[in-house]
Amino acid sequence: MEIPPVVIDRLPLYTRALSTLDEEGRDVVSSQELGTLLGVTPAQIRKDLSYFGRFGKQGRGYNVRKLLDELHHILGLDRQWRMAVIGVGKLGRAILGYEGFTPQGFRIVEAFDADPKRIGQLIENLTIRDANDLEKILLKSPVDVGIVAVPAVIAQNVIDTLVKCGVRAILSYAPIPARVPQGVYLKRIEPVLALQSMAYYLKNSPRSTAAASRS
Amino acid sequence: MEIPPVVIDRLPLYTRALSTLDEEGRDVVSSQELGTLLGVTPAQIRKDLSYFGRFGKQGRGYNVRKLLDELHHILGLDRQWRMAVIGVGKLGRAILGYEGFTPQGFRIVEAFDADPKRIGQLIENLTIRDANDLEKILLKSPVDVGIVAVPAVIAQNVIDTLVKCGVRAILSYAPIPARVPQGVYLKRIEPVLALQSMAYYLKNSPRSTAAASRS
DNA sequence: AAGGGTTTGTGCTCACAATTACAATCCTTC
DNA sequence: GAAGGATTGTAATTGTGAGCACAAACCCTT
Ligand SMILES: NC(=O)c1ccc[n+]([C@@H]2O[C@H](COP(=O)([O-])OP(=O)(O)OC[C@H]3O[C@@H](n4cnc5c(N)ncnc54)[C@H](O)[C@@H]3O)[C@@H](O)[C@H]2O)c1
Ligand SMILES: NC(=O)c1ccc[n+]([C@@H]2O[C@H](COP(=O)([O-])OP(=O)(O)OC[C@H]3O[C@@H](n4cnc5c(N)ncnc54)[C@H](O)[C@@H]3O)[C@@H](O)[C@H]2O)c1
Repeated sequence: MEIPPVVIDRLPLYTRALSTLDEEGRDVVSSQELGTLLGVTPAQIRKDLSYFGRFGKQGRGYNVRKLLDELHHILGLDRQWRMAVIGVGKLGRAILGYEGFTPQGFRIVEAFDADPKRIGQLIENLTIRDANDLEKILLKSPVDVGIVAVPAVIAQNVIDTLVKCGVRAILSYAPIPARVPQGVYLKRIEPVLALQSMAYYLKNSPRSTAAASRS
Repeated sequence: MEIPPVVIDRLPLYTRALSTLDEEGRDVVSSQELGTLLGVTPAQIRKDLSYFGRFGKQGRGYNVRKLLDELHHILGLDRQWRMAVIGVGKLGRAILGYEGFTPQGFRIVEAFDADPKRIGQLIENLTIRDANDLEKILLKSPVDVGIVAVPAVIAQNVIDTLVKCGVRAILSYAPIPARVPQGVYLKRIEPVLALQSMAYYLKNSPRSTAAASRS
């Protein structure tokens, strides 16, 4: 059975809310409550989960811990994923210093830059490697994910190199419509595009008037 | 007529490709070429544009400069948008130093933090203001967009304050399902969710086997 | 000025995702 | 242990967006 990508995109949301509930000591949650928590309809949640099995109990809801474990297993979050950051500029350093990846099982194990002044520096317990050695190093020490934080003009080059090294998932911050071959997964982080689409709504909805809000 | 949000989300992509073509000196482009450039079907592009008018010429294609101007006007990119950054930590500093906003008409005019050591510092030609003065300052110097780069636990608070100050567009980097009232537009940047959904595909597609790639 | 080669704009169809609605199931209480 | 209240899982329906296909329009060449 083929699961719609939109469904897969929502599952991490569910895991996050469930983690919070779990930390608060909650045992059981209904699709209703989870829905209001996330701004999603209860039916949507139930439908999404039903692609993978029957995890709830009628009349009660879902066991928080059990559902969380199931989702972790489904998404592959029950293991460690190795990541490399390419481009240790302003943004790259913020990424290296971000504490939000490790608790989710995503660990940055290599960092690369092309600037001689930066190569060899120790940042967040990582020695910055020469970008020219990318292939050599990744063949010895393979990673699952590549995080691209280099200038736009060379981003496609870097991505091509990563693909050549067998990296099958790429998170790109570069503002380009990067292309990857079949079987390689690419997600882009595009703050400028987000701003530009919001500008449309700002322009077209009069100040302090009701209008739909989207995230 | 109500235009589908997905369409609005694609328009900035088109403007970006058109800008590149314009800089290369191209006069005319077909939906076919634009499509391959962006990984979108030609029909999709034509359909999207047809919501707003008839900008092309049969047998020729679109005048790059003219279409770019039209899209800029449609999206509200033919003017300046004032932005404030809340939270000048690792990520906030990368945002303040990013050169990709200004050329698109998005200018950061205020920056706030709550850390006494940081308040008063001059970063990228901006004096960091006290987050306690947020309301006071934004009432005197209103902004169109708020960029939220504070820790998750206080992000909803900050967002509520921004809304109270009349900010109607918010770009949030905080990993929470923030809620805003009707008429306020919120976009979230969520690298961790992106990684988590890619993990599903990594886990479920065997190494070096064809599979659909999505961005 | 006519014809051939392109490419747009759009009605139509199809596919798929969201929502609705309800029978089935479970817990709790008396 | 029966009844009542709650909530799931899913079949059926609705809604919507993407792709197809073609007539209309345009350019260029001869
Ligand atoms: N800073 C932000 O908030 C932000 C926001 C959105 C997008 N981005 C994008 O992220 C990317 C990086 O932005 P930044 O602000 O950090 O820029 P930056 O100039 O500070 O950093 C770029 C880094 O890449 C390095 N580099 C250059 N060529 C390289 C190569 N071949 N291999 C490895 N490293 C190389 C440079 O030495 C530099 O350290 C850009 O594409 C930018 O558009 C940044
Ligand atoms: N660094 C990254 O690459 C990254 C990636 C994704 C998401 N995020 C998110 O972005 C946010 C910031 O991340 P960071 O890495 O920069 O963390 P950080 O701790 O370096 O920065 C947070 C900053 O917010 C300031 N702050 C605290 N309370 C404040 C308040 N009430 N008003 C204004 N400022 C306040 C702090 O003083 C600090 O300077 C977090 O929510 C994080 O989850 C960061």
